[in-house]
Amino acid sequence: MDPILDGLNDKQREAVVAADGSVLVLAGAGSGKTRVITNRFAYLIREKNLKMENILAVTFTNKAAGEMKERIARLTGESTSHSWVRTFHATGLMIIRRNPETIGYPHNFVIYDADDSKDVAGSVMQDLHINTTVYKTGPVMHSIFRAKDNMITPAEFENDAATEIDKITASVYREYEKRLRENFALDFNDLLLMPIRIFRENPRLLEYYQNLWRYMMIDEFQDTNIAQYQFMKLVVSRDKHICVVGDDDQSIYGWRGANIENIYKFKRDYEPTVVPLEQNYRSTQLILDAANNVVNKIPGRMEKRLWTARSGGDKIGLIETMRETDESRVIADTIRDLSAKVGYDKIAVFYRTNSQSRVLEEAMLRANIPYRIFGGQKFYERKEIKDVIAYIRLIINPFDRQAFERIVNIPARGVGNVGKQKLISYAKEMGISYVEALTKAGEVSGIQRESVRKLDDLGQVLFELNQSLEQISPTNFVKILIDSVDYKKYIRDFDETGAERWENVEELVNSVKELEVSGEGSTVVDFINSITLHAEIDDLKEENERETVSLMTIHNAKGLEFPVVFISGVNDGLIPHSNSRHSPEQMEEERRLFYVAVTRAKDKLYMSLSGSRIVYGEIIPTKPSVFLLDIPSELFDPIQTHSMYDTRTSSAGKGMGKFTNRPAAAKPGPAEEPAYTYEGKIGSAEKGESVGGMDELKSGDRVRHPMLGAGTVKSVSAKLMQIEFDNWGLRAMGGNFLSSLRKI
DNA sequence: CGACCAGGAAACGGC
DNA sequence: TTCCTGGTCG
Repeated sequence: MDPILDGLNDKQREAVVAADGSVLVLAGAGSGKTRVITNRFAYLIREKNLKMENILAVTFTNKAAGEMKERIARLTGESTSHSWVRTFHATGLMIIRRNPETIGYPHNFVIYDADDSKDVAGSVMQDLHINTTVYKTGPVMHSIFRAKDNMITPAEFENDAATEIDKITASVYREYEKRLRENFALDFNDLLLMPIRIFRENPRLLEYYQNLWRYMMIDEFQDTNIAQYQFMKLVVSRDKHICVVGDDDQSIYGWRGANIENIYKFKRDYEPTVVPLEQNYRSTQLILDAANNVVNKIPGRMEKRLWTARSGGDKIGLIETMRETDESRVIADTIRDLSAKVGYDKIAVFYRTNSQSRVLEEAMLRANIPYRIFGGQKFYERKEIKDVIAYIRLIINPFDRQAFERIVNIPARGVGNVGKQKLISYAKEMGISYVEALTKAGEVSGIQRESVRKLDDLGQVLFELNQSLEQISPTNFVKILIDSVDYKKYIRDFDETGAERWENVEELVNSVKELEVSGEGSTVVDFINSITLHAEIDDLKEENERETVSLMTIHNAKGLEFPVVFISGVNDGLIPHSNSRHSPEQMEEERRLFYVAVTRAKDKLYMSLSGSRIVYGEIIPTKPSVFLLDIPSELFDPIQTHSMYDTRTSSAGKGMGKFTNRPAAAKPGPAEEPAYTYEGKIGSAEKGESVGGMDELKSGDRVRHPMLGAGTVKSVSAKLMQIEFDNWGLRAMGGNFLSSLRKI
């Protein structure tokens, strides 16, 4: 009896025992991939006599990593607390956290999520007087993210910039990077790029990790980007004991920088042993037939054909209605009928776009069906949570401009955009932190007397909290913070959702407590960084609730399975999405997305579509999805077809035969560009002077600052001191912040 | 100068 | 339907 090798099929076992050298596991949907990875991990430990920490196993989601750890612990009977089973991001964070000085960062740097990054870009664009009605922050940020995914530096981007928008993006990119460094912040891409830099610049560190991680495994390899490929290359360069697991048919994150080519490139570069896993343990043969027909149209894919021992199977139910509301209603009715035999938790409804969820949600409510929406707004993306996190960030790093801009007028302190910009200019010219600038608001012209008092109070509070950072527990710290700025009153009165928002803040405090107890968030910085990387934080608390139907986007459904699946909105313009229409690559990705949706179903699949959809309040006629044509009509069950042409009488017998679907001129939404005008914004430029006298320290002294590191005193005056920091250049500092300077 | 309101644009997917 | 921007009032 061997728990590691028994019960695997031949191919799975082959993948598990192929220990040395390069291996590519082509894991079809539902082929027992997770089992292969975890068993392989356990096998390596046993057969190669390795310790947990000798294998680096990276995935894309915390959920997947958690699942793997749990199964590995069960298989090996060992604790996984020292394992390197992590997401790419968490792995990168760990490397940076251990060596922040190699990139000139203090130990308590912070992580910015995509939203924060977008705020930075917006603020940068304002500084550069870029008209944001012409050049939207979103697309600019998107380009910057893609550039970073592909390891294109601002300089390279600038060189290649041919169009006006690219030139503008190049300037924003350059400034964006600078701003992140000034804020001691890292964006998600940096969590990969910085370790690569660290490894390249510090060969001994790289060697250390190469020795430590003697084997590497990467899950969902089709979702990796160029930076991640580089990271892999560096880490495994010596022994090339690398096993990648992926499925090019499930590559659906191209828009996020994933490079489907990586999987083909790996095959060329590493000449791996290729192990295809084609036996599916999830779905009926009928569902697989439908899936295969959808995906086998894609040229250049790695040929594989899923099969299962579960021959036959229920046909696909097809729901066609005239209106979106009817579509949702029929779905709800069908679910209610099903619920006599199948638990609600066995049923999932998928949609392409989040905006489709509303109508579905209403139908569920009306039909009294318990449901739960996965994804949607994440816990840490909520305003109230971001506010508190921004406060914490500003306390940790009083130079964090993004955090400052966010909270300086929350709660209202009579400072608007103009006052904000003035304070920022003032701080910059005086070379002081934003927190210190608060205490000097009186010296900034045009700020109301009442505001000056409030800002000064805030500055004092933030300074004191900064001082107590190391002295009190994270939980108490956050409690005191919330209390000191009167956040409870502010958020309670925010609007009618105030009470709920306050509950979220309380929930935040609870999670600080939890992380504190578990040791994961032993410092406040650990805590906020961990929250930023943990998108699924709100999933945790609702786990053991009653049985509910699961509603989610198809992207969210990847990696999951349900006995009964509804794919809603199988319409042209939704899937494939209208934005993908003009790009063959994107159309292929849409096709794969549809494939992913189909392959989530174990026993029964439904597809639904509507003859019209409401877009911005207008009823727009829509055609069925072209993908429906690729599924043989005999796989559909005509009995369950609700005619879109007659909602009263059953259309039994018509089925797909009547399907008239011409994938030509469908044009659900207008695509014209609006006419734009350019308006530059006028910025204020004021001069600041910084001279005075200072007691203990004199020019030439070496000092250390908790955030800025070591530096040399350049000039000393009454209230200000100019210090040339080794990593951060010349800064003028004054007042309270000098007390955190240490002579060295 | 900031708060508030009205009108216009707007939403693909997310670690 | 919501979200953001620009204009006006206090």
